[in-house]
Amino acid sequence: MKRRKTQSQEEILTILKDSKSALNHDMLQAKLTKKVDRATIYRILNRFSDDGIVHKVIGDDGKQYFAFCLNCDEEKKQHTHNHFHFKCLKCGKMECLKHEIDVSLPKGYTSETFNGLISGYCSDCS
Amino acid sequence: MKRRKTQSQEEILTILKDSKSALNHDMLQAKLTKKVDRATIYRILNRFSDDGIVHKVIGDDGKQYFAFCLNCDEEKKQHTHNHFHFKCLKCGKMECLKHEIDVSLPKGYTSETFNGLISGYCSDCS
DNA sequence: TTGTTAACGCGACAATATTGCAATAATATT
DNA sequence: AATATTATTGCAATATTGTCGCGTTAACAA
Repeated sequence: MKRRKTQSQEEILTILKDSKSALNHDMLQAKLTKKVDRATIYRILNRFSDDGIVHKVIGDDGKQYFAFCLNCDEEKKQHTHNHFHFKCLKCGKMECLKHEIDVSLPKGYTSETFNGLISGYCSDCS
Repeated sequence: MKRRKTQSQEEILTILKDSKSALNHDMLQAKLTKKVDRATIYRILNRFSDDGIVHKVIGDDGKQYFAFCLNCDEEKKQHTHNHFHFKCLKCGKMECLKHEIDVSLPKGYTSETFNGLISGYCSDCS
């Protein structure tokens, strides 16, 4: 199933690239110049996520956030999700933290993916 | 507003205590001997969470999970959410990890709460 | 035993996300 | 350039998760 290039897709990807914070469906729809159907937006985003182009993160509000992650761009092939995400409690922006972490798990445990969400205040809001 | 002791409440708390993994609404309802309304279950769980008796965690499936956390029991007053949670990709159980972590944030950033979710395989499933 | 009101059950509702299907349009083929 | 193929879209319907209002029930106190 080959991918086709469409305008909606490209604009969404551009928005995600330009935005340093992770976006959910609402935020994306607000930024789009043309009206794109909700289902389409979700399909595009999930396609990106499946292709490893963007991260899908579940916020502490339970919503899906999508972020084009610079880290992952550098090491395209090795698309790992093992990093932190930060969400500002005041301005609400959510971003990837480059900091790599290692966690000591109990004996016999192995980790596949890691998803850390820190809430706090960013430099603009603290 | 004083709390009253009800059977549903006690059974739910017992289930959470006995279960070492975090449970969502579905899993809880399945374990309950008596039929308890969905809204009631959520109200009980959120009450527990407000009172600091259980943790509320958002899973990577976007659902709310609740866990009676041993760590927090020991240091009742200082009910922090700053610890990891682990979810097994095979058996699906979700549990609190005692390991405390410190993360180095970018300059000017301050953290309030921390929510780390690691997916992998537990000792029984690896 | 009686009164107060926290907790409950039921139904309705809100919000998020997915799916089926016909129509559209991007790409390949002739 | 015209046509065929099928990925993608829009729309509507649906699923899922969680909350809220309200009348009723029952836990606890007086």
